[in-house]
Amino acid sequence: MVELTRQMPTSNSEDTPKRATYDPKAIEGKWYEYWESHSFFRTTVNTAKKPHVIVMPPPNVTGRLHMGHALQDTIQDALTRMRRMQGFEALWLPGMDHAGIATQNVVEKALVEDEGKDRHAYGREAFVKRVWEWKDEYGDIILQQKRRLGDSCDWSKERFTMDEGFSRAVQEVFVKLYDEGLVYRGEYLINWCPVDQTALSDEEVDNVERDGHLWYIRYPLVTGDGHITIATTRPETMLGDTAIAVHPDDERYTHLVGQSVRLPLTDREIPVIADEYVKKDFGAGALKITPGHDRNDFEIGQKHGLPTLNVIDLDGSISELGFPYVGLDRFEAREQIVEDLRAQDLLEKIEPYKSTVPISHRSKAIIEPLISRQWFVKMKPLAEPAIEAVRKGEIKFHPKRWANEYFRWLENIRDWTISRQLWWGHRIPVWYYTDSDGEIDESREFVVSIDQPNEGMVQDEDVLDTWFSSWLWPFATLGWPEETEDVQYFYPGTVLVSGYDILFFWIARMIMAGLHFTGKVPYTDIFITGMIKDKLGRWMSKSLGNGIDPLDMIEQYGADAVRFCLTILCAQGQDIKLDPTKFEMGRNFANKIWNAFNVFGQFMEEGKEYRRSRSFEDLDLVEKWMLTRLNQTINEVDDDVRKYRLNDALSKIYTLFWGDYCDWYLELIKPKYGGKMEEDKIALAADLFGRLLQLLHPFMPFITEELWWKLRNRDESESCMMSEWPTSVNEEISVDDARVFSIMQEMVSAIRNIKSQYNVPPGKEIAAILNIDRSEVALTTALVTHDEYFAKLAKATSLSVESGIARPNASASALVGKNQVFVPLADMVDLEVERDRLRKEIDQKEKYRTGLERKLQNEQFVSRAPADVVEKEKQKAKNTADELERLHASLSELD
RNA sequence: GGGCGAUUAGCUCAGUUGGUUAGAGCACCUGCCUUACAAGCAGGGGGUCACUAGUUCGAGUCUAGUAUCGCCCACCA
Repeated sequence: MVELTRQMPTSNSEDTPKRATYDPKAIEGKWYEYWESHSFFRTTVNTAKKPHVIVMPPPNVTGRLHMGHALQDTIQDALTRMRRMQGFEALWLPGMDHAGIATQNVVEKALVEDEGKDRHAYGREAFVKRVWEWKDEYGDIILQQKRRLGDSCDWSKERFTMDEGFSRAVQEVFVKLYDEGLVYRGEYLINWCPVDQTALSDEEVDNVERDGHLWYIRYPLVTGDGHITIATTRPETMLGDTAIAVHPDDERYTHLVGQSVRLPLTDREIPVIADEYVKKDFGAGALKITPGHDRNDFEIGQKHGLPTLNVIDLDGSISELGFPYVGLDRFEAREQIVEDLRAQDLLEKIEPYKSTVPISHRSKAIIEPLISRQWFVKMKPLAEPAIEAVRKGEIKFHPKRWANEYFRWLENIRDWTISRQLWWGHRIPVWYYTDSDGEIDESREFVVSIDQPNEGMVQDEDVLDTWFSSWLWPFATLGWPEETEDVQYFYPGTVLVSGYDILFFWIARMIMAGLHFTGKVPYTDIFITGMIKDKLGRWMSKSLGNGIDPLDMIEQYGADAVRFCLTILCAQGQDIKLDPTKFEMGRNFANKIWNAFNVFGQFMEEGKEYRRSRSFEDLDLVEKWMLTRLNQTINEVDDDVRKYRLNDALSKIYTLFWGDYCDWYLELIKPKYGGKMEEDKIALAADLFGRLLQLLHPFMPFITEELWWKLRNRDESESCMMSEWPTSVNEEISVDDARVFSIMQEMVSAIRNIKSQYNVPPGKEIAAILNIDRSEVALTTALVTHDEYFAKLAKATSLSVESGIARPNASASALVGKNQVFVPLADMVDLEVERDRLRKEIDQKEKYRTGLERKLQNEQFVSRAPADVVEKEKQKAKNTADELERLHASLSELD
């Protein structure tokens, strides 16, 4: 029982040491409020500065923050914060998209649930008013959520695609395009969504493969002798057939071309025509032609002058032309028709068949192609300059490969159906005369105009595709078409950050609009992020329930941790398989930063100013090394960011902070137990820490701001986010000192390794003897004067620095370059262990040397490889040979 | 049918114009509650870079092909 109690120390929690953990919640809200209340996010036209402009992809007004937003916002914010610190007038312009169908559906659903009334019960005007009310009440939830992430956008410039000025811009664009002959109205086969009851553009339709059937149906010849069998995946559309087509060279059918068949289930007779489009070897070799409900059939119908029948109504039911199936849903009709055909022995067979089915991107309903009068934009003339701009390099994609997708789409572009049969959106600025009954008078020409041209004229009922407004986002948000100062100064923008999912919907169209309406590309760089997937690589979706809520993650790990993690994971457009536990890395790092401050922070006196007084030459070795590392890293970081390699930039800062600053620098400068820290050491530590905070700030704004204030007395109105980005101080780089220090690091590691292998407790004080190559003068001096490094880092409290000595008895040894480290261990040394250590190392080095020598003996290599490469390899071979010599000597000494 | 991407440590992924003995985080093993941090420290193990052929003095990296997975586009009913 006694033992049991000893194993349960958890009962007295007072004894457990106090945990110094960073609590993000305690500070994040405070700083966001501080930044915002000091207008730090605000931008103005300031010709003394260069602008850096990012327009935020406007989230849907009904939206909630998801991981994709979190990722893209983190990147946009990091770029914006960094450029701001670098002296740019950095505008990140926020806003929202009215998102036609999505919003209309959300609000209508809410109304049905709350009041049991759909939009028709309200009527158009009242319903739209309700949507506006809804927008005012709930519309900016997502923008509030973005504040939690730390987004430093200029909220004073927030725009909405349906605010007054923007709406005006949209309508002017419509009118302009109409005047240019690029907008037209016409009756064509379009994608109809029977659920949302609207036309859709081709981009809003997804083609998905489904298991279906191929029905073989006999169409009897009118002559009475025989029939032609056709194959179809959609029997219900046969009600709209206006011909049967065969291939002109198909000998089975040539004699039938020109004859007629009786369309089963109806009393109509339709001709047999010949067209090369028909594939002889597919299905039955004959094709039914339904110009009203199939794109290809429509074209064949046009070519052959066939009539077009709309047999499916807007709600997806069979129209009155489809007697006797009128009113049946298209899929019920399909079953019924198949049954009836079977009954009349006109159904030859059914084969299972995989076919692609068009699905509405939004409602997931099966699209019905049908003939309808809609408004279109002629795209070819807009696409050409857009292709050219990317080809000429006026716009660059990062990563480059997306340019190919872009070209492919633009080169095959088809006209854009822009009218939508919705209530929520920009009303089409077209007016019609009415007759005495108030009905539209089709005999009179419509008028395209923003304002009502004449008393009594009625406006087109339809609204415009949501993307017809968002394609103006980069300039209409700045006041275009007015020639505002903002437009002149902030347009064109700098970089667009977005996912590839809206490359066609939005990105390509913005480029077209920018070039056409402003004559300029809307931005010069496009950073395409990967998409966030779940840890199994699946899309996150409500139906799978596999979504990760960024707000939950912020709650759990802190905004900085979430941002850190997303940036690190965002490599060159690769999709990200996200597991929530990955945020631990960011949380741990934030905690590390938090605690690192205490190392010197605990010695700082309240209100006192710490200023570095020593020149670089007067600094201690580790300090010079640290400054060198810092300055080198700053250069690398700047370079990485220029190339939009933010993950590389951040991981370099991470290594610098944790691997260099904490693990080596702080460990060496911190005083011994109970000691004090010299003022000047504190000053330099704080100086370095401050610059590290600045480097980290764009990625982790909250914790860096909090600690920034602890470094010295700051004025109200100061801020880390507004501080000047650190630049590399080239005079404070010393490659020689850094080299000497890094050899010392290796020696420390070697001693630690020996202690670990001999199970010497890390805290146990030991002696170490260093056998230094005579050529290493600087190193020798440094070692003699810095033996305290070894005491601190490896508890090697007795250090002797020698040259040309042999391994002392009863000591373990290790090789560091040309130098040796000996650790006397008295009776603890196990010669067998030592031999093993040496043999292993010799083995490894021998292999390496063999490889090198083989290379150097290869004449081809020596003659063809660049001289500096050869020289390097020679040097390596020589060094390795030296090392091997020492290792062999050590081994023989053991015998 | 066309195009694109991925395949590197047990897991998730970096690896820029070909040129140190291929890296990180997590996980794993060993030892540490060393007064900044156990969300930590120190040490360690672990990889025929999917496969095949080629180009090259030299290939994780370039070329061609193969396999598996994923995405996008496309009018064979």
